[in-house]
Amino acid sequence: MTIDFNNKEEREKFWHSSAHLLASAVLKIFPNAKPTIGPPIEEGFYYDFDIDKPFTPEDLEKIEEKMKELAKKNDRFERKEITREEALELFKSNPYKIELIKELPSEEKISIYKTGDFIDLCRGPHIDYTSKIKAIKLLKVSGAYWRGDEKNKMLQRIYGITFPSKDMLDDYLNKIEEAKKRNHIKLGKELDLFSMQEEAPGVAFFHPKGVVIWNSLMEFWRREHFKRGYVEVITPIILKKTLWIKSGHWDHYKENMYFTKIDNEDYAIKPMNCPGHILIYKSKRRSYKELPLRMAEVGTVHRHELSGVLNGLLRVRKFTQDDAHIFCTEDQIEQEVKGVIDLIDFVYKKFNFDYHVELSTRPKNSMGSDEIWEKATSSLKKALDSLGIKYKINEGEGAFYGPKIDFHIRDSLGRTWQCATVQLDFLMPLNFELFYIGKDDKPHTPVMIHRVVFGSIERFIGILIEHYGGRFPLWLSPNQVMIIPISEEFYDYSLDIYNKLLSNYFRVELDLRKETVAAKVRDAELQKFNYIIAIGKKELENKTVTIRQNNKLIQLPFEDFINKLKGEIQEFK
RNA sequence: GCCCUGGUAGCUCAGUGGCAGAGCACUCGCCUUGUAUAAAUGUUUUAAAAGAAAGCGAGUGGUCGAGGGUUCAAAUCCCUCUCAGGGCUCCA
Repeated sequence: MTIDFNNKEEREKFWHSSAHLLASAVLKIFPNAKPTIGPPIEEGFYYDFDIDKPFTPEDLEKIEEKMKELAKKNDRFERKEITREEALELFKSNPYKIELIKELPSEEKISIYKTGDFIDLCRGPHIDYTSKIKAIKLLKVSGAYWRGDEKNKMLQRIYGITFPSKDMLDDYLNKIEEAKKRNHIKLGKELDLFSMQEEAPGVAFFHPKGVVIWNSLMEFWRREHFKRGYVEVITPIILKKTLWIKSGHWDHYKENMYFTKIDNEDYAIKPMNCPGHILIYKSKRRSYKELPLRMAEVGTVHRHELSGVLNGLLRVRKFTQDDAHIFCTEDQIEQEVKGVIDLIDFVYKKFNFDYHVELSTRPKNSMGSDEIWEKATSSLKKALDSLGIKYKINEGEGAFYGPKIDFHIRDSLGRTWQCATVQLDFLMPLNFELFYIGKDDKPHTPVMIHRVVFGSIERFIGILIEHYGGRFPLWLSPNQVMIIPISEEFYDYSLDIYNKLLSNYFRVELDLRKETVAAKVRDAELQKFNYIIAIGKKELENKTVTIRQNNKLIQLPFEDFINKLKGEIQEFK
């Protein structure tokens, strides 16, 4: 029986069996360890153990060796069904298994699997023999709370991966290596885009070249939003406590907020932009004729995230949202949501992003009528369907004030990050007593749509760095053109070309260092310049530049080169 | 926040009780100059793996993350703090 590794179930069966093998090996070396759970995951598997001291990297090696040894023994995975009483007796020394057994519905059959002398409570299924596991790699150890709850005991988790052949493992490890080369923190340093400083944990410092990317991105963003009828506002970062009490943040979001006292009065640093936009909405009496009002802000927010979750640009404490709130009537929800999703889809397609969409529906403790929830949820669905976007539904996981759609992008290491979201909100307009005057000359409560496209500019740039491996398309690239004179006698012509490119707003640099051409080309390549042009005798005489394209050196008149660059950028717009 | 692993020159890292180190970068001097990387090819090796990486020479560069302790002696051992990286429900 061979294993079809393209089949998800087969793969999971294989990894689940590998997890058993891991537990078996751990028990051989650490008889005191108590195995808890060990499921397959998207790539590999893990097993959590309750053990008095954490595993060291050396332990991991030993365990890996033991696993290889056990795999070779070629034990069979034997299934056996037992009664609840037998199960409780069998696992009496392991409180975690007991807890799991007690949670099982009474009608469910309890099964155990035996491999060699290792027995585990397990629903199965499993592969037939351990020798199918030919290649084993334990990847990392970490702490993990029992059932993911920080109130519970911290267990020791071992992550590993296995394959039915050595080649597959090698491919996998190579892939991981490649991904590490693309890591945005590493590239950010190498390309001098941004840095993180001890003096400001969880906050990014953008260097000149990082700002070039930022500004190019925002230029694109503004153009698209202008086209789609958004208006832009700017609101304060520090606002009074009273506002945050009204918005509910003081009660529900306090542990993530930063505070300050000014003239003996409490203020908070905004974690979200909505209250500011609401104040602008309320600054005058609104008519139905003004709706929908699409109010955007590139807003800086601060959120005090747990120190352990910070991660380069992907998870920070200060970030910039490309935020907007659409104030509209209930009848406009569908059309507006569709507009937002279309915008998000348009933007992501520009970058050829792989993303997946999740729709979160009404939770138990929600507010608002059944009718409006139904209307809101179905308008989100309709909008997604009409655009042909596939999505996963998370039943009951929406916010208490409304359903939402999240867009997740995958980074180079396969971790997914939420970027865009669209959230309907029925609550805040009520809390703040928002209204507009309808055709009937009576006040009505508007609906708010919270939405971001990039999500956080910081995070989006982080993902872009990995997505392009630092080699940005021309319009985003901070390093568009590098000019390399072959020798000093061509400096004048090189400078001439440099100035012409500059006056056409290209990001150009001139390498006048006393280095060999080969060394300069190498450095420019490492900085991932889009075009490296060498200037020598031929170019000076013919007023041309030489670029490399598809590994061939091509000479073309300077004017043609400028037009080529312009064309390449225009194509993007 | 919790668990693990780290923090040594601008960068990448070696040094694990007894003199603070290497490569790259940077500065200066000399000599020069036409395309790197990857892929392909292919060399040594049983294999794992390593290698074809940027002209030559000299120089600059450090409170060894911070503070405290142990010791004749601490980058090295211990404690506290700090910053970073990985992980913290994909559920028998």
